[in-house]
Amino acid sequence: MNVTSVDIARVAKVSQATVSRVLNGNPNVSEEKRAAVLAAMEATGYRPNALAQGLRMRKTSTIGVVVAGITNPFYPEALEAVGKQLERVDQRMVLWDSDRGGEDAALDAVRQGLVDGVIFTSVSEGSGTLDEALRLGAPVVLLNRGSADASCDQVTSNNFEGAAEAARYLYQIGHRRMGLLGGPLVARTARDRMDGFLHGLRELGQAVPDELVRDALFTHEGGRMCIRELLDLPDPPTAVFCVNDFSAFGAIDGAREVGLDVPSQLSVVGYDNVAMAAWRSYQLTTVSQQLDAMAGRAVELLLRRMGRQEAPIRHDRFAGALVIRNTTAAPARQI
Amino acid sequence: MNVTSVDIARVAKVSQATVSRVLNGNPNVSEEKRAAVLAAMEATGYRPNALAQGLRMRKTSTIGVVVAGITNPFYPEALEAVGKQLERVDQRMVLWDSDRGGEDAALDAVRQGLVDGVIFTSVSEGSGTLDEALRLGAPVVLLNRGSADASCDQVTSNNFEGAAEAARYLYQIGHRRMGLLGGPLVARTARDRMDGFLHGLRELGQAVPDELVRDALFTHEGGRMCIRELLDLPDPPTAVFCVNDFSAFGAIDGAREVGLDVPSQLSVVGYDNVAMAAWRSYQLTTVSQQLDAMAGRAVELLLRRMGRQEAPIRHDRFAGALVIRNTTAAPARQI
DNA sequence: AAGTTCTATGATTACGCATTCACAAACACT
DNA sequence: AGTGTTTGTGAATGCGTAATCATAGAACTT
Repeated sequence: MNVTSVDIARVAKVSQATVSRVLNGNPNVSEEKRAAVLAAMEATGYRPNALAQGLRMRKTSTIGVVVAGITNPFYPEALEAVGKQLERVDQRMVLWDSDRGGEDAALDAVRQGLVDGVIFTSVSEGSGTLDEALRLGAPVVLLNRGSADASCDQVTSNNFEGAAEAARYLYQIGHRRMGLLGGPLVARTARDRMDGFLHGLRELGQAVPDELVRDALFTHEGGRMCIRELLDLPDPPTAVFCVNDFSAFGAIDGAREVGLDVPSQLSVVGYDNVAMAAWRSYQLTTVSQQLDAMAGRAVELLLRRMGRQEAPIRHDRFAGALVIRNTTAAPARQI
Repeated sequence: MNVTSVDIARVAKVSQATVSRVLNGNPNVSEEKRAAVLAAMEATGYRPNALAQGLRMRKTSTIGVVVAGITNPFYPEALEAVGKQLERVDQRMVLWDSDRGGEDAALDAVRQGLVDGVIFTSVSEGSGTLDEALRLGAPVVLLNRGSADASCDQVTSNNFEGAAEAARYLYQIGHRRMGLLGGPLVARTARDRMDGFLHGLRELGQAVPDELVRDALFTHEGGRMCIRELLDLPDPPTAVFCVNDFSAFGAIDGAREVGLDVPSQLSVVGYDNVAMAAWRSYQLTTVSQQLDAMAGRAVELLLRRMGRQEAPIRHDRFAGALVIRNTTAAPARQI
């Protein structure tokens, strides 16, 4: 049914080898033959079979990307950034969601020769499967979320410093009782941002009481529930730092549900600076990530790794920047 | 480097054929040999090469999905729904964004044998490439956005009726001057929803003046800009229907920017019922799509089409339902 | 003119797997 | 004992391509 290079060879009256040659731009083909082959291709609408090509060449020109919960608005933006970069270098993208076991599936795919490499945007620390894949020489780079124990290329934000800056800002505008909506501790981003925030405060002689620290699970619903709990406390915080924008939106919505005004009665800071953060209904103060630059670096490192396994491991950190909008203000009542 | 079925055969002291047999559950293999083969696989961490397998079997167990602008929050939800269904039937997903020329790329991929079929969530009517692919027998189904001229399976919402219901509702609560934030006319969803809304009003003896109809491009920014224009008119509308939630959020934000309260001074209705629509800061009245059911039907149809090309073409429409939240209210001033 | 490189080309092979074919052994029934 | 049938197995083949090998003739040497 489908037309193959042998068919082309037949109608162009050349050998299949010659068809392959013009396909790959080999200069040692006479003009007549080349023209005949091209004509035959044109006439039949021939497209080389990517599977056969991949089998022969041991490369597929597609790379896998795994995200964690695509409905988190950060990931579509990350995907767009990565997709743009991959397109530039002529690579396809296959997508997995680790919320549904995509982590293993992606690693499996490289072992099956389906993808040439994988970009993880959301590894969990301590999941053995990644280590195993790395031992087998799978080209992997970690984007956004790093891992201390994984020996592979990583490109992340300087989450610690970004969160510390958020802490300093909240302190500076007058907050003294602040909450912290964290994320799953297996997520390095969550840990670093929590640590950074706490560290920033500590340097100012401040601390976050245990009862004001929650795990908001990186989700809107998580942020919403956690802020409700915090606000029910006898001595609620005047500000919260959320380890990502998605949960920050939830925190804002949760506060609004109980009639609180943001920022006059509660300040909220997020992390990521997704597009939504700029929308009028939120105008979220947050820490921006250099997503495009990071994505670019990630595919660059991945390509390098695909070329030569033995390149030294790199971990590139990109600075974040606090962008101040309208979810932060001086607290109504000083404590 | 990578371990192949021949290697397994060697260490298990059987022929490669037998390895293949246990791999495919052929019953005609003695227990001892089967055990030996399985042991060898276990020991070496063998994974069959998916490319070779696909080449031989003429199927890849991966299907392509193309979306239009992944930062539109509808698509992550669609992707999640489709992804869940694909996982159920053990298919991988490769993603294209038609905002960056993914339409052609996806069609190319089926001709290259890379994917067994394609789900389009966002065809543009009148783009010849789809027709061409269909003539070549590519298994394709259209999800969400249909096309009148494409002869392939489609599963869509009953957009016309859903929008008409929105029209009736706005009329019923008292609106008499309503705006319409449409989308690109090449998008069938936009056309049907616009037509449905206008039709619903017409049946009630109402019309939408031309100056109150805009193309909001399906985006937040589009909705925002368009509502600003409408509100600058000498006689602004008391309500707007937006052909999708994303632009409805923009409309709400645009109204709020100029100090208007939603819904008391402007009612807004969207379409899709994305998760965000339920968030406190929007609480958008909108028309819900049965996304999970639709995704399920879409992959079902695609699988059927992959099996037998000559099955009759189906177009399944799922009913939408108006879900009333808090962006709609009676107009402040009757006209 | 004889020998030497070059160039264009076709024949062959390898990639890793599933499948078909051929064959032998084991079993069942005359 | 002889014939037919089932069962397990290995050898061989094909999927579509790229690379290697082989070869003929042309274009150079000296």
